[in-house]
Amino acid sequence: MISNREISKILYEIGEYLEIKGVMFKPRAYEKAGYSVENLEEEVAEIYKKNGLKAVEDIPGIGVSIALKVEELLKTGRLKYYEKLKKSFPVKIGELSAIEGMGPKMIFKLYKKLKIRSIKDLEKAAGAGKIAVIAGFGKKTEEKILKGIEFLRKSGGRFLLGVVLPQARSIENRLKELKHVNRVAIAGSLRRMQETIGDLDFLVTSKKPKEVMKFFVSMPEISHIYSQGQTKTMVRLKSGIDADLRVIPDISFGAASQYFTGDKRHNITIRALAERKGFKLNEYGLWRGEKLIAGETEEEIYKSLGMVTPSPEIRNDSGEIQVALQNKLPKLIGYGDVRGDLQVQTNWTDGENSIEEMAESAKSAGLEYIAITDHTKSLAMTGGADEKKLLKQMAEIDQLNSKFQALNSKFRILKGAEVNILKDGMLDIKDEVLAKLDVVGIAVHSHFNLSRAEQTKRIIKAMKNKNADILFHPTGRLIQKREPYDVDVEEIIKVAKETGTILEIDADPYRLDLKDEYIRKAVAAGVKLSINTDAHSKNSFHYLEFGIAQARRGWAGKNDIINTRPWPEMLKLLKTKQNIKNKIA
DNA sequence: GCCGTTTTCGGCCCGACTGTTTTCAGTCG
Repeated sequence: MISNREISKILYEIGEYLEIKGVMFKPRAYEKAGYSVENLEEEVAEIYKKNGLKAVEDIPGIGVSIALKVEELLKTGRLKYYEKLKKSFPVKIGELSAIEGMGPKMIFKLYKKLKIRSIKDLEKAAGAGKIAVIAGFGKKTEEKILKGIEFLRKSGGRFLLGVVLPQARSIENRLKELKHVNRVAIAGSLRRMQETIGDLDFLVTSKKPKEVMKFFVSMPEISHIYSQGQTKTMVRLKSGIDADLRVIPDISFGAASQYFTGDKRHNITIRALAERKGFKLNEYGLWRGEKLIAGETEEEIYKSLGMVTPSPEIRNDSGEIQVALQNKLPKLIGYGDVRGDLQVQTNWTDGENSIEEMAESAKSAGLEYIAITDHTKSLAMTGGADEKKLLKQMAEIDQLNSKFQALNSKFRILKGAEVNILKDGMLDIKDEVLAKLDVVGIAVHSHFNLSRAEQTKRIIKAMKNKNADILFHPTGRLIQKREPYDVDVEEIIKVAKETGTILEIDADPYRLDLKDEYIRKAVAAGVKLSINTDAHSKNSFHYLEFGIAQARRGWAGKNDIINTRPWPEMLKLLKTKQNIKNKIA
């Protein structure tokens, strides 16, 4: 079965081949279709299977012609049109265009002149000085290509949100302190709080752009200056990420924020909408002819276009514009709305700190409660707890809670565990002990390579355990390190609804699991979620911000997240408690 | 090749900067 990712990759590549051939407009059509498929919630294969060709045509950006091509791909796993293009121009186009500064035109020229087909060819030619001598190229272009290849190898081109955000805020703060600077904002994928960040975008309003630029390029973390102008400067930081700075007038601050926050698809759609309404929208404002209609705030721009302002996290042209035009945007969970953390590891297993240290740290992070969820026995490498150890830990938690009460603190430690799901879907702790816990998390930590059907069946079996409250990190992925295990998340969501199992949004910056698209599905299905840090150290409670961002990108509201409630209310939403209540009633 | 709160035909986002030019093409966001 061919996946959305594979289909979108082929559509993107077709767009690039057509671009090289100088075909008008079609490249953008294919790019748009590729993007649309890439960001689709449902597998195109499923859509086609269920509702046929017409349903594929209903996907935005896909019309009769591309739908037929997708059908061919689904049926045969191949696409003659694509193969013909590849044959006519036998170059690894996806690979080459991933290099910073390499576009279709350069790829074309390099193939014509030097028969360059791959990064390997390109590196060899650049290293031998063969590129600098081609007309239209030069020494600098050659150097830039070599650097681009090096960067691509080193980083895969993107950085984790959790790694980048502190760096960006540090720069933001220094810009704010500058004398000639009035306003500062972070824009781009960072403002959208994407899982991974390609580069940093800073916006500054100032009457003395030259001074600001001078400061920016002389910051200690700068390793390279790509370009430096009056309004735009681009640099590389020593950490490896690129950063752009734009200086704009105050009157354009909102317009620039809107323009540079994106994403690209959102902006294209918004600008087309503006044009239809007789405006022109650029980074300096919303214009009718020569007249500035709006520009100082994003809100007045969106308002002039007849819509409410979508939160940056959901600006990706996935329906937010239509909903905003109808003033029906959901109220997203706020960054201060989470009251407790339901996945916390301690030095009872693989965490660094004691239960008390974790509790104290959570308290000073503003939380009202945490659940201690150490690993269980079949995860031997962590010293996972057996029934006896769990009971002992529960006793210690009781003591600590008494201590908090004696000190007049309302902070509460809940008893929990991260219980292993065995290969056959059984849990590795006896039910009578699980029943004594406040919060039972269940998780897959082994047998990642089961077939989709087996993996799904196994997890569902575990979810059906009446003591299993929350499915931790439901897909097991580690961003840029490990693919998710093959599991039918749609089915998991369905079963979560049926069984009252909570799905976790693991806020660890490497996990961010569930993904936004599944969060949106779960929310739509009425499944409850919890945002947890998965903290293994007392310094990790700030992960909550990443988890909340993830929830916002999945259109989740405060009510969709159980741990936005005080702990007594939160517990009532857990399956275990519901069962007990049902039994009593 | 796609799409429609002006359109089923005629459009398709827009501006900054670099490098290699001698007035501009290419790339990026």
